[in-house]
Amino acid sequence: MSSANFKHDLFTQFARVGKALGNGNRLELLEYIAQGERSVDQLAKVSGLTVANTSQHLQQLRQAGLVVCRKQGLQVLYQLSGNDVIDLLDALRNVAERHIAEVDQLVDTYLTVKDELEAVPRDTLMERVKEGLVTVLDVRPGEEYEAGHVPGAVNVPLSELEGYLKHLPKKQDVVAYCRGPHCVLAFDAVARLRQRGYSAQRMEDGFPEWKSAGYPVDTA
Amino acid sequence: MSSANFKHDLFTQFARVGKALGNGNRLELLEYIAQGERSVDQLAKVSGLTVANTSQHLQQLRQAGLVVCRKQGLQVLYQLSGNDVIDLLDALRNVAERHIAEVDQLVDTYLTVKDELEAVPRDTLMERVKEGLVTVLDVRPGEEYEAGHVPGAVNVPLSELEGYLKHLPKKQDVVAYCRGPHCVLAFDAVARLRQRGYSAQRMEDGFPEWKSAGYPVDTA
DNA sequence: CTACTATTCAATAGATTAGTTGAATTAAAT
DNA sequence: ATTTAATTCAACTAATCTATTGAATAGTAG
Repeated sequence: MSSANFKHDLFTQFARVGKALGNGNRLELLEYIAQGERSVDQLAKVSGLTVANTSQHLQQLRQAGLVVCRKQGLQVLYQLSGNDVIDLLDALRNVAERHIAEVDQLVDTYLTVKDELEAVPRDTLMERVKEGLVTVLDVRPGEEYEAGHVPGAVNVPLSELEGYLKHLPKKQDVVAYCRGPHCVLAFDAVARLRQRGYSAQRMEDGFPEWKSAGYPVDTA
Repeated sequence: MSSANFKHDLFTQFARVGKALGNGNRLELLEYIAQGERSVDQLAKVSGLTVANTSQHLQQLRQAGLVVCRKQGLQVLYQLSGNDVIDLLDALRNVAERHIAEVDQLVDTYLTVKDELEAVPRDTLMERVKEGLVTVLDVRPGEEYEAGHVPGAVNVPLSELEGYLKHLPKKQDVVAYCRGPHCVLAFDAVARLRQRGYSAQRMEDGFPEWKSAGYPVDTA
């Protein structure tokens, strides 16, 4: 009897984490927080939610043990509670990609040709960077780049991409990356670069995965 | 399609998987399905839900891409849609265990003394089995036991545990194991055994790890 | 002390979800 | 063809969740 209760309670606790993952806005917030520490205000801006709404979602994430926060002056800064959260998000994306037809369809219709989209593995990229064979573009906003980026990467937020292309030799291979495996920024950048005749690819996953896989990180 | 819509739709799709994980009953069903193919009827019995309710939860799991089903005669059999689902469940449990205080508390208060909960290492167990000092319980379903088990282990699925206890001397040390490091079956078994006054522990990890570590395996 | 800012709390309406019941399918056995 | 068993569907209530609003709190600066 109490054994059944124990089991039930335990599953209920596990379900709290699942529940927290059961809303698109919260997943988007997690994606941003995975880049590094962020204030409520920042998160509200990038997600397009109201501050109060953002705050409430953040508390749910906190109660589920997915994020932790600390107070610094006026602001409350949130960050992931650990790297295991990134693993969890990756596992979630994996399952969704492999088993939900609609995800494939979405990616398909948005990114016209899928097989050209093949991502460059991290270690391949490391080698090619060492040999100077490739330009790595970090297409995230400046603040995120400064908080940490792939060594040798150039920060070119999407809004500045057109201007930057003037300085980029046409024959240069380009690899772009952003927040994570499904961040649209990198898709967008690759699409535009190809339009201009560059040989562009996107990096496997994004910066959070790069970091949690133990690869070197530069800060500005 | 605008980039913002794409992003939003994508996160919404991912959230479907999260939602499916956001209910204790569904997590329990997944746990049982992870043991192998199961019919709706079986799942309803072991989870204690009504058949109709079980069926509804299963459809949600199916729509989220977590399980697949096939029809065989009168029955519909469900199984996990892939091994990545096991990874996802592991990641979920990991986060819950590491970051939710209540989980620790639960395990703590229910399994009175926590250090007694310490898992028994594989080689220690081997020795004690050889000396006949301990009864090893395999609490997995019969089919899995037959496919391979720890030498000398007795197959006692949880449902049959109460009945089996009549034949078990009170002073006997008992070690239980199941599918893997986080399988609740073993916890459950240990909890019930302790309630009855046995000196019960669980084995380190589970059978797959035992086997892959090169320890001997019996088949029925 | 007062004004200001960032965040959280509290109350609300509208949407979604869980679980129950009983009827409707589907496939096999008589 | 009829009966039987396993599963799903449909309708309903109670509970929970989302997003919005406006007020309350805590830290900072003048």
